[in-house]
Amino acid sequence: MLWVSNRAWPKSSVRSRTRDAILAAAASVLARDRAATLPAIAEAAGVGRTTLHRYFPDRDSLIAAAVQDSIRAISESIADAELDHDSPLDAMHRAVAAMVAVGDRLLFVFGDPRLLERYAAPDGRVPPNDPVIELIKRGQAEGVFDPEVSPSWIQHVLWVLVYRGCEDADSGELPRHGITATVIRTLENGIRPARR
Amino acid sequence: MLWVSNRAWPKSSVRSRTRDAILAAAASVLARDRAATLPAIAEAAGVGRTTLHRYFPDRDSLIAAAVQDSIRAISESIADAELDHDSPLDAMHRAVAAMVAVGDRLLFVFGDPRLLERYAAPDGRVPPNDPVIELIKRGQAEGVFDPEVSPSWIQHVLWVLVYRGCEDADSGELPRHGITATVIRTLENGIRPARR
DNA sequence: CCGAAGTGGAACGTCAGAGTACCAAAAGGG
DNA sequence: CCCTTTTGGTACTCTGACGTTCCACTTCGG
Repeated sequence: MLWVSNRAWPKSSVRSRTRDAILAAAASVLARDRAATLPAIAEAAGVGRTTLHRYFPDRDSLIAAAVQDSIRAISESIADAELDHDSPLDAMHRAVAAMVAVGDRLLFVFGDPRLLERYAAPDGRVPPNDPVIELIKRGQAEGVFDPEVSPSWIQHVLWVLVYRGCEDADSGELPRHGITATVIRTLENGIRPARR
Repeated sequence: MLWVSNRAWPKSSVRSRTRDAILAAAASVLARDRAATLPAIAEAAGVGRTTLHRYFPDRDSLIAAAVQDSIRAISESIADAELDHDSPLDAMHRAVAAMVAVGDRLLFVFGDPRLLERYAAPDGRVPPNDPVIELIKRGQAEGVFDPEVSPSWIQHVLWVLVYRGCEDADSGELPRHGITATVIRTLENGIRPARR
């Protein structure tokens, strides 16, 4: 059976709610500790170990579901940002904000490169990346982004800066409301003073 | 007994060599998979599981030793870069090169934030960071680095870009000899075209 | 050439986490 | 209000990694 978690479940909404709670808890706990035990995840979700096992027969299926759920959430957020509108710089601002908004899931999915390889796409493609890559190419064509480096590198810089911003916010080194501004500032100027 | 790995072992150099091989293998393997088993590490080091256990009684002491050894290597590399000389930008170039040179250890130690917390410094300070922070403050004072963000953030950006560069080189997305140049370029200009 | 040191294979015991089965209690819907 | 669904606690097995011990083999140094 295939579950759709972001829509209300008509006949038994309880299942959908507990399922969502488990997936959210799994993403949150596994982001901090990739080797977290199933009891730990169950406790974080506020359910018994038995219940967790009823929804996800084994650890593998739980992680796979959590990864796919996180990717869906990230993709939605990025799609909502409509990166193909406005100037590349403005669109990039929205991209950063969209990614920061789903920071928890992002920390989980991209904390371990092998997660994506194994659970996300059998063909190796990761959906949320496509609009971003398109935006980068557009920006390079318009001369707003550095054309001397590969789009893939720029994308990785974007991911990694947002990732680090979320981590710093987690550890209290950065105010949570300042993540987006700081990341954008660094994206645009590197570590040197702002231009102009 | 306390081992000093970076000095020749007078009475039995074999021990020192085996020990170094184990530590290097541990850093390399654990960087890719933090949950790697001891047999896997032993095999990567080219020694038997028994021998590994003779040098490091349990998993914890092995990881602790590997972390400290890696930190020592990174610190040495950064110290050799003499970051207090020349212009901040030139010094930053050398810092990037020095970090890329010990990329394997860097991937290992900084791949998991909790490693440092648990094994490195009880007081929370990490030695290799100090010269870098000093350099950043100097650069900010001279107006070469962005004074609007914290030194800590700039340092994190530096780490994370080098980290990502090493990962991309590992996966073949970036030529290994191009890491330093690409990271420096991004550090100086962000994702926008180079100035001037 | 011989003794000491180092090595690694084999065979154990131990233990924590994964996965399963069962059943009584609670919560939901009609 | 009752019946169905869902829950979660208990108790079990199983697997795999960890850690230990013993001993035969190799290697190094004198």
